[in-house]
Amino acid sequence: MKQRVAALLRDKFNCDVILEKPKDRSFGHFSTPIAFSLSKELRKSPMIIAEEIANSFGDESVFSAVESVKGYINFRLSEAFLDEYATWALRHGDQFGSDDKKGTILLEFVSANPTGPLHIGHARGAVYGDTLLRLGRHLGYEITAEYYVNDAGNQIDLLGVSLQLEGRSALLGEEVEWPEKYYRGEYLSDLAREVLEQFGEEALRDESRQKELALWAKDKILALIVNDLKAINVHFDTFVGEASLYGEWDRVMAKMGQGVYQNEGKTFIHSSDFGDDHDRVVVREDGRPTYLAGDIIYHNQKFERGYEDYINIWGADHHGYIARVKAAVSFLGYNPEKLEVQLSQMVSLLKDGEPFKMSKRAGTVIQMSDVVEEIGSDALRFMFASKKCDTALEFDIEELKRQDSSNPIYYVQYAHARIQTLVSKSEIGLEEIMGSYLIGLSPDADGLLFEALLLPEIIEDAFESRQAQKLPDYLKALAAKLHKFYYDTRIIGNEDEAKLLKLLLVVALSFKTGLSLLGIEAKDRM
RNA sequence: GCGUCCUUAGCUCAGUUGGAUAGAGCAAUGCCCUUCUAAGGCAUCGGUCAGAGGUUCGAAUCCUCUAGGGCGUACCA
Repeated sequence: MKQRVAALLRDKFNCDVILEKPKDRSFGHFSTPIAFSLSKELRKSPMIIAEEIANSFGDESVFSAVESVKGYINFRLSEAFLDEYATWALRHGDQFGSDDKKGTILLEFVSANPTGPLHIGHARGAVYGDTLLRLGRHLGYEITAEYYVNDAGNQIDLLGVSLQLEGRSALLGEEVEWPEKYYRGEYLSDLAREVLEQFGEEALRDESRQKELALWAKDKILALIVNDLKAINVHFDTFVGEASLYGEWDRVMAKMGQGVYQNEGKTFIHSSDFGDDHDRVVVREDGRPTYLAGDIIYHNQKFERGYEDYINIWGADHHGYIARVKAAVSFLGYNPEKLEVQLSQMVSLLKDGEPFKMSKRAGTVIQMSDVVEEIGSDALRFMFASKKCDTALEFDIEELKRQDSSNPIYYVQYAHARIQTLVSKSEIGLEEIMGSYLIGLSPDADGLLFEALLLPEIIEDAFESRQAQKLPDYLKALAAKLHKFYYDTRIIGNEDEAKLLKLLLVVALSFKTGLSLLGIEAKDRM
């Protein structure tokens, strides 16, 4: 809708015109402050320019009025245009707000280590990534959702050790000496029990079998993670394991060329050329690769697969890592601009108003699945999706678990359910509703219709700016308008019943489409 | 120290590539169910947009400095 208006104005002025939604709807549907910027160049007052521009519009069918007010030019869309657009949207349903953008994108997110179930902090990245995925796909991009599995390195060794100690301590009743770092939790007890049943006591004692147990356990844990994600409607297309990549090592190192060098028996990468504080070790003196090594071959593999764009969603604690990986991408001969890293800032937790620190050792980790069980996937997703992801944010655990009207998802769901109830109660058939014309609407009804038809722009803006929170914000605003309209206007028995129902169906379509892009199903009754 | 993200109402957060009177939710106070779902609506209260300069027709938004906070600054992942 906005695109169409913008295109029309571009033809007229021969340049891009800034269009915005006036805060006060009595000013019209769209407005532009273009006269202000032209005033200098034309050496005339903005009011006069605006006046002249407004008067230059003839009888375009798109607008019913073009007026100048205090230097702004305000456009009012015609009823015929709005009705035509609304009818199109209702007839096409699923396609509303979709587009035919071209391009392939590899989107990597979550990628939590397979050493334990997801905790609540992981939920933010998962929700953010999945929302971007849904938005992008709706717009026509071909996107692969990928999970990078760190199934090599120290944490896997640690997993094996932790598993054996847990089994020996809890199941065999032995006194064991705990190392400084180890994993613990209910899932580990369950796994230890399974080890005992499947492999016997020896497997828990034999240190040479730690690696084998660790690899067995990480598959089990990954299955747990996949299950946790499934519960919040997050699904991945591909999983790439770090361990599987090392066969490529020599070839990738050769490809890095001058980007890497040897010093003191270690291999370094020239990451300082790309803004890193200093060069980083890639292979230690004893030949073991560092974490960065895995990421280098992984990103090489990503780029060899030939996507047009790459998006990584990382936790903010990885931000120092961006320069290193971009350096590697560049040394490998690819354009580092193609790699876009979105940081999702930390989620800090409060309990009873006090900072609450999760600790694996103290067993105070709050698992995502527990929260999902308490408040449900919809509330969790809506809450996390509502927050701009580049600010650190605080959640009170008790508040998160509360399920009442303070939770905005109910506000939106309720709005959708109210419409469905009206439609099912009305005697008027769907064909008659669809056949009615949206003319002569009250200002409130017009405002509601216009708001509902804005969804496509919101989707595009939310995706292209990577600001997923714009969609839930929009849905809340639309719900507020709907609730007010519902309260003020009696629909059933109204002389314009068919017309109003058509309008409400458009609103319902925006709710349904918007919610599904958030991975939430719209409810028909509550 | 350096890098980076941030600071908006009592709390949690929005604020559209710089635009018209800075907005929601929660909390607080008071109204509205014999009317299509009160999980709702209406009203009141609440702001030096951290502070100081600058850029310009115009700044919460852009630039500089200051103060405060998060994260990073590993041959951990």
